[in-house]
Amino acid sequence: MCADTPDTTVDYRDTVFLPETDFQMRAGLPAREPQWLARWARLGVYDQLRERAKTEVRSPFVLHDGPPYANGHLHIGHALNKTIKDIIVRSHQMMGHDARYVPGWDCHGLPIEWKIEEQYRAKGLNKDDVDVVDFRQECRRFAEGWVNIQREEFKRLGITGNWDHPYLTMDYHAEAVIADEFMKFLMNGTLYQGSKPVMWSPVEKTALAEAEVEYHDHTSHTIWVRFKVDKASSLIFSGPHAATSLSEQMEANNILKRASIVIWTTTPWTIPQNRAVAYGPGIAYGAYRVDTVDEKSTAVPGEVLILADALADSVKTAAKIEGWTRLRDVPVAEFEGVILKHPYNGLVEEKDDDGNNWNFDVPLLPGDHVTDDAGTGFVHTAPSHGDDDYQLGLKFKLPMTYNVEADGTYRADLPIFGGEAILDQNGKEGPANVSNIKQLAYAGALLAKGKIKHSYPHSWRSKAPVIFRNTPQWFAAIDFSLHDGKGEYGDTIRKRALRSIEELVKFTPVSGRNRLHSMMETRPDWVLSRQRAWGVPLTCFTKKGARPTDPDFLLRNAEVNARIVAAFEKDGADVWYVQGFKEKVLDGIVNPLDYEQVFDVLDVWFDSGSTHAFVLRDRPDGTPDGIADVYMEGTDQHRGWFHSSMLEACGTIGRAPYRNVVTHGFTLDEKGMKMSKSLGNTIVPAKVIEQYGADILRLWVAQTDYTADQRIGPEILKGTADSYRRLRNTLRFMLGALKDFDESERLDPAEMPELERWVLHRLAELDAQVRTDYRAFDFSGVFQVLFNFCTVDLSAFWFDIRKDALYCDAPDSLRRRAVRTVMDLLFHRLTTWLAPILPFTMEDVWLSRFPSEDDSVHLHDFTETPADWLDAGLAEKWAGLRRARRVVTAALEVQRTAKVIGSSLEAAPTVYVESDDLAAALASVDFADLCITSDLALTRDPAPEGAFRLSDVPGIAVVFHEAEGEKCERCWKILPDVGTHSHAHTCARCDAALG
RNA sequence: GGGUCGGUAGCUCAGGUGGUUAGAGCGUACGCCUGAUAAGCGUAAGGUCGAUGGUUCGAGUCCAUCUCGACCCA
Repeated sequence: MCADTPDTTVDYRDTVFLPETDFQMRAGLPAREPQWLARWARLGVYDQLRERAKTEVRSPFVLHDGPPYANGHLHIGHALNKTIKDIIVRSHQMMGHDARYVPGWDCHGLPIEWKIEEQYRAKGLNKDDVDVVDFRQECRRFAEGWVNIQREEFKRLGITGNWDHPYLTMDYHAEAVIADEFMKFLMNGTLYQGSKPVMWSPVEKTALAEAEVEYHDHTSHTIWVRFKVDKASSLIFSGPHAATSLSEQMEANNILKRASIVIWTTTPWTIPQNRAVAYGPGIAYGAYRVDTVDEKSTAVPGEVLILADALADSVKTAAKIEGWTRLRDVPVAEFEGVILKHPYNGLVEEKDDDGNNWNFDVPLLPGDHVTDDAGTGFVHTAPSHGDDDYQLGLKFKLPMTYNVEADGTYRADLPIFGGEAILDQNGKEGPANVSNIKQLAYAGALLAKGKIKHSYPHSWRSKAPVIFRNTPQWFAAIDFSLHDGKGEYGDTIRKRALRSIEELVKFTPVSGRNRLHSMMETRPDWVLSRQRAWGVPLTCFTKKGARPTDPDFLLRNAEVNARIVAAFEKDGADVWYVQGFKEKVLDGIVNPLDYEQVFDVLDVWFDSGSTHAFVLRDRPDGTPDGIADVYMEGTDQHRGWFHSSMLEACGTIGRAPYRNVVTHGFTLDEKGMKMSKSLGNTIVPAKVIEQYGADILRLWVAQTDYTADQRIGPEILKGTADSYRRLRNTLRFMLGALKDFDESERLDPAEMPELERWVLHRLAELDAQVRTDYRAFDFSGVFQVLFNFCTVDLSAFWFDIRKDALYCDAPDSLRRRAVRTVMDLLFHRLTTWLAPILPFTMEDVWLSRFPSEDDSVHLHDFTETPADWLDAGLAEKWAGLRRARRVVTAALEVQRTAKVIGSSLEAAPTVYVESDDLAAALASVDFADLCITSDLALTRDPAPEGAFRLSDVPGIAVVFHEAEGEKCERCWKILPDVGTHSHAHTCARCDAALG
């Protein structure tokens, strides 16, 4: 507007109450978030809330932290995990609980041990030459370092909690409790020593974890071996495959009885340990009679071989058989009860029970792991040297063998092969394989042999091949009937776990229940021991000379246990490794010379499975009953922390240590693919924080359905930032509109226009919805509903309509006061509802309105919302009004496109309404205001031909008219009375407002 | 290879017990406004509901198979 034409235009801009705020449109989160963190630290927000719970009635709500591993910088999974937890904790706090959160770290275990070993190797040191206690202390310092780094990284995400006093599984108290918990298993009878094949490096004479193994090509011997049928059952006389005549039946029976079952293996050295042969219940087998053979073949014309049909040809080639006859099908039913002879049967005459001969029965057993992809369809089974073999052994109670020593040689007293090496000390092949091949040939069992190049496990350290070797291990028996007085949910660990899952735990998402249940149903005993250095030792002693099955094999003495716990409390678990400790704790109770101290270390899952004891039970900020309200982790933890915590607690307190299990999925890239450095599709939290700020990352968490796998990438983050900006502007508008809001303006809802009462109705609806969703841990629901409210109900509707009242009404007008009152009520709710998701931004918003040195939005609860704000009748009426409004705005759009009008204030349409009800509703409000037109006429007359209609809004038509009159220079409405008032170019309302 | 979970517009999500033209917001395009202005408003376009087959009068929704992806296990 030009200032030099005062006659025609007056600049009323300064008389209009435009929104005013210092709240920046641009958030500048990366730079400003650290300032709020510093503020919260200065105010001690977390501690203030704890103090408050001492004087206010606030029921405790405890999300118990699943400890991340204290190693490495945070990745997106950590960020997701902790953010979900934080939103849960903050929302429950603001819903009136005392929501405590003690972050934790998992500190023991292999990966840290490796790092320290690596450092040793770099210095040319050998781990075995270093004192165990020194080594453990190095590990401790390493873990400490990462705890401190990760703590800062977590705090930067805005995660609130007791960061000054987290729990560490390596705290002395934690180590004492873990040992104490372990000794409960010792005392209640579930602990036993058994054995199990593990990956074993003969070069390093140590067990290896899967992660310590790398796969390289390796050339192995490959042999096809006959197992003669010793006894076949007579079951073949019945069933669908029964032969038709007696002679046929006898012939059929004879075929099997004089046949050989053929196995294939790449580890000839395991043959002496064979205890069974497995077949596949779903595989088609046939009997093949050898007719003609190559001169170099070891197959014998006339002999009958049983093979999987799919693999028969490959065996025929390998065995250099030129011609054979397939006699008939061999249905798997015939394998039932079949006993084979070990190929070395008869080689050694002596009979004793220690397996010093091979004159035992070798059963033919069904195994689901058997395939017909490779081999013969029969799997040679040595329970001590393979996992499938071991599982089959457990199922059918096959005896374990102890033929292989730590250095990879056969035990010296093994007949024929005693002392021979499988792998020598350099990792090269020893004589064992060839010896076995020779013996098999000698025994007439070798059908064929060859070499094969395949992928084979090697030690990551020595690069030497590894073997599966049976090793003594400690187990917790989960089907052992307990008499510990904690049998409310069952007498065994498994029963207690299953009933906990069925009755005591709520799962989010619900699919978690079945997942955990089926794992618990089928899982074997818990292997507690690891042959490692960095962990809590299995604090127990075994009687020298006793067998594991003897009743006095384990020392079970409460006083000894108490001494151990006391020593651990004082100096940590390291004392176990100090010379003379055994003597110290056993002194005066038993003769230390009679006992062997166990130096295995507990599975780290036992550590983290015990957190409920040393955190929830023992800490003042734990829970009253030692049970957590929530355990929240990734779905992979069904096999991990949820699982081990359940087992551990069922053994010690008789039930699950949690009431809710919440799980999140995995974070994938934008296309739903796994993130990997090589693909270059990784998103690192630190980068997101640097570019957008932690609140954007948190908003991404809130808007995704975290219970399933989620996606993140540049485009998605950009979208999230867009949403954030929209939300931020909505809040900014509110701040501007509420400028200088004074309590004296406040109006009772009864005095408000319907539109404002409708907003209150929406707030009451949202209040219920938001609380329900937060209680269900459903933040995407919260976000969705609030975001839509902000855009659809506020920005595009209420704000847009009420700008006129806010800007132009007199400050004391009831309408303006009503708007500002509702705006204030809205402000309190929206900011607190969003605070758990966007803690930084809501603090920014809150302080912008209520500047303060010591206040914080996070010290407030969700504002109570009066139930009588709900008004279903009003809501229904206003849904109708908005439908009618849509017809008007659409009608105006036609004129806008035709360039007849620009602003909607240039219009004064006539609205033709067919029903009395709707006409009455429209008449009862200022419909022109709702449509943001300068005027509007309502009529019950029939609509003229060509009136504008919307197909989905029947009964209403609109005819466009331009607004009559002159534009009010203050409110920009076009009204007939403009120019007739004391203030030039104003309407009546503005003239009055100007005074 | 086995088990489990998932695949709805470019993005993020809704779609009890199967029932008419599959919804929302964001983004995009176009237009308007220029007193929320690196904002605001309006209108519109966008989906063979992973694929195929089946049950049914009728399927995004039930069944089977397949496919893609993820996790756990081997």
